[in-house]
Amino acid sequence: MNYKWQNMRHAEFDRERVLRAAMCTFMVNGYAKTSMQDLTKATGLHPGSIYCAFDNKKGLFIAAIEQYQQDRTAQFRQLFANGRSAVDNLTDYLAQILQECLSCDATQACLLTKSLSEMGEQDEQIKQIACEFLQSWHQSLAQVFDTAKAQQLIPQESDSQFLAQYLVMGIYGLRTVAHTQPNVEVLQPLADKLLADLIRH
Amino acid sequence: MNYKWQNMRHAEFDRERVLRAAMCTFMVNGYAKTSMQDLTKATGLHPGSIYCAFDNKKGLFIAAIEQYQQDRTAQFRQLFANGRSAVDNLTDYLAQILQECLSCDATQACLLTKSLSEMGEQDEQIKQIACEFLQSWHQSLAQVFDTAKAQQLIPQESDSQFLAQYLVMGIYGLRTVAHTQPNVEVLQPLADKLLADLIRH
DNA sequence: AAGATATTTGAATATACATTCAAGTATTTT
DNA sequence: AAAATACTTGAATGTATATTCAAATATCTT
Repeated sequence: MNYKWQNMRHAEFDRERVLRAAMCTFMVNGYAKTSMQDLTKATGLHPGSIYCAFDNKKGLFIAAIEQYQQDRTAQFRQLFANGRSAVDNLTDYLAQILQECLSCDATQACLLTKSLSEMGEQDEQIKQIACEFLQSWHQSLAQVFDTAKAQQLIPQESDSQFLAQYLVMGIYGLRTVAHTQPNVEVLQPLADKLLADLIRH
Repeated sequence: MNYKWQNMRHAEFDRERVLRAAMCTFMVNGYAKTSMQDLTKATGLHPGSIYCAFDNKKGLFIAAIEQYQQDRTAQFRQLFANGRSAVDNLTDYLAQILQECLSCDATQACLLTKSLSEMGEQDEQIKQIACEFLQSWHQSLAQVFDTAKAQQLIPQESDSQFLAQYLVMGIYGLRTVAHTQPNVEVLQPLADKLLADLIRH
């Protein structure tokens, strides 16, 4: 039987810091190309500690994905939880995503779609987790369009679910274009048209 | 010095068949998770033959990507090289992509974007090849919009480059949505709106 | 057909990797 | 402060992997 921490003494490391470090490493290298050595270096944890805290490499990966989702959700809530116009909020949201795309950081890509693309075909568990989180993002966006409807910014007969799905599609696409063309001149007009096509009357 | 074939005797294997087999394997597993054993099984070639013909795993991968690009280009030309309306052709093209998305086949994803996502950050050569091929696809689509303009199907002041880029973005997005929602009910309306937003006057 | 040249084969090699575990260190309990 | 308990450490383990290469086989040349 494996040795396991009993969590009686306080945690010796900052779980969120460790998970964000692992998250970045996975984002840069992908899952398969990230070695345990990369992870011990990035997190500062020794192999034994990682195995105690997260079972194995995949366990750490799943925990990192969950942290990613949590961080993203918090960021989303902060941007949308206010009394402003839903359309203004969407504009800011797209501008924020665009900034990320332009940063040319490896962390610009969405860890969920990246993981889905890399492992979705082989690992059902990862696929389900990623799909669930992406679905909940879609639902959050649908709520924003509901708000826009309530604020009479888009027609009452608009289908919030559909508009949200279209926006999700656009953001996926924008992020992929950013891989080949990380320029404002290319991405800004795309984002502008995307928003215009969403709120057109 | 490595032993190398001298290509004096005729090729003992069908290069295209081998490359397509490798292509599929890479599409299903990704580059890192595809082992040489997977490749020998898929191609029917022995390790030595692969190393003679393609230098190493990465050499085979690049050759497979090039074959993918060639196959896609041929398919594209076949669909668009006719006297029909550019908009009708685009409609058929999107319908064809949608069919691929619905097939739930691992090969539905674009090998170029998938490779860019997996390796672009670490391997400059792969990144350049993928970007170049995706760029040439973008140019081909821009030509289609030029044709549409000449056929007076879209306004004369339309920016073909931009419309093509927007379509590229949409197709990237559509393919990613298909990973989580491979249903006609979801994808068809998205594709329909994408086309409508492109040819709107 | 014999000799020369080229290709095919797959076991052997070396390396990189995920995981384990026993020894070492810290904290808590008595 | 001594004993007991819990965590930390990183070298050791076994496995998987990319690549090589010498022997075996096929084709070509004379």
